[in-house]
Amino acid sequence: MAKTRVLIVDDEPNIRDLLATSLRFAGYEIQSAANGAQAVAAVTESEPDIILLDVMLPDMNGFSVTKKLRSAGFQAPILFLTARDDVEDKITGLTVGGDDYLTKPFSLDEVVARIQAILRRTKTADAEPSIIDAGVVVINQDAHEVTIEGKPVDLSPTEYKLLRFLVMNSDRVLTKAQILDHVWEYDFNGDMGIVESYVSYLRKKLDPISSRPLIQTKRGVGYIYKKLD
Amino acid sequence: MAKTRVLIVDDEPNIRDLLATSLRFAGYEIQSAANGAQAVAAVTESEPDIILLDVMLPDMNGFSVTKKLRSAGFQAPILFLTARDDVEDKITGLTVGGDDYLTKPFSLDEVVARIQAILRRTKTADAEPSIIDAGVVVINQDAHEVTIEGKPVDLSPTEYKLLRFLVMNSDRVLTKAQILDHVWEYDFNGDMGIVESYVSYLRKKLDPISSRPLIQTKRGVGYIYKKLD
DNA sequence: GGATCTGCTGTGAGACACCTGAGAGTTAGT
DNA sequence: ACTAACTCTCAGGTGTCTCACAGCAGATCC
Repeated sequence: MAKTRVLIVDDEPNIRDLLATSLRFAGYEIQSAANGAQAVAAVTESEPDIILLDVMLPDMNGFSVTKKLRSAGFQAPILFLTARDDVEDKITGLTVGGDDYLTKPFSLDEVVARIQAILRRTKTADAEPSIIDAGVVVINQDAHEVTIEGKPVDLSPTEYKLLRFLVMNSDRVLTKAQILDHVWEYDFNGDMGIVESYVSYLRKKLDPISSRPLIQTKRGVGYIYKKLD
Repeated sequence: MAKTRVLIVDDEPNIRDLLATSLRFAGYEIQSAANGAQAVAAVTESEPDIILLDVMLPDMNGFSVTKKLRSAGFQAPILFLTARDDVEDKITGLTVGGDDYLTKPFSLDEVVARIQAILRRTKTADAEPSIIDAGVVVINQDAHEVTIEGKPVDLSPTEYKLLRFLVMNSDRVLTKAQILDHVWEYDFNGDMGIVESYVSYLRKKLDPISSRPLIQTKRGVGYIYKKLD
């Protein structure tokens, strides 16, 4: 199967680069556009499988772009990027037809997860649930639920995201910096102590119901989740 | 089985796009027309299984279009779209056979539900009632009735639509934005607090007669109805 | 063995999400 | 025309979550 093509539309070069790097690493083929006109051009030239579209663009807003694209027959889903303040006002219609939206600032892990979710749902009409099965840890992404050896655990949003990131990178050591960069929002400017705290929270919730410690510390390096002991 | 074909006839591009996007995602094959003449042309060219027809069109009204289509031998059902004020006047006599009508502004969930209902009724002449059986919650769409563990509940129109949407998407978290976009009318521009309110109303009615809480809150994400506990 | 570094975890402040009751405005029914 | 039901807004209350910090424990190095 050919690589999935993602078109990133945002006027801030920083955001574009951040997304491009992260998504390229996740295995996608990336195109970028800095404004609405470029976006329309890029789409007609090479049809992407999904678009990441900033709602606030210099030349036209995301809705105009969407209209232009849709009326030109473009049918692939769109993931809208919007400032948190705009959300309450003008988000109506953003989650129609497989489309979805994400508020800035977002975390990179969340972007990847959302893209996967959207593509999965639009490609296979009625799909079996999206489940990450990593041995003792099983994550049902549709229901946003986690089980350890079949037993359900209750996690806060951040705990959930952290565990998902660890599990999706099973058997690989992740540094605190990597975790911070992927799980926390890109404008977070606290220190890495927060990662330690959340690992601690997770262990306190997971270890009592698990037959073995799930998250191991690699001193001086980072953390690792291993599928098998 | 081939995809069901839906012809959308409306002069407002926004409405056309909204319907097209939503129905395409629901699994239908979509054609559009902006006026009566185009509609007639589209029908002769490729027979749709159902038509969504705006009653007020620039060139001719829905009554004329219907006449033209019917006299040309077109037999599939028509779902008329009409402004709320025009209902009593113009619609009478139009909804013969399997036809039905829907007032603007409508909710997307309602459109899909109506289309399904009409097609079900016209395809299988002797209709067994259209029932959504989701475990403890059972919704009889023909009778517009809801039972919890066999016991009937009395719901307001909005409560009914909200519950139906949750139940039709069992075991999947729905964000407040998704709920707002699908259950509320497309021109609603209040905030998502209304969803919280109606979830609260539903719980107050459902939980006293149910053996378990039916609608669960996924903090920071949305709401979910689970078939099994 | 003692000094130092790294990671762990309890405490607490502030922010945030959610729930719910009260009430205004509207619609529908008698 | 009156009453009841329904929709929607708003604000207070509550519990949870996030994050910083600091003291402690264990590992590492000399």
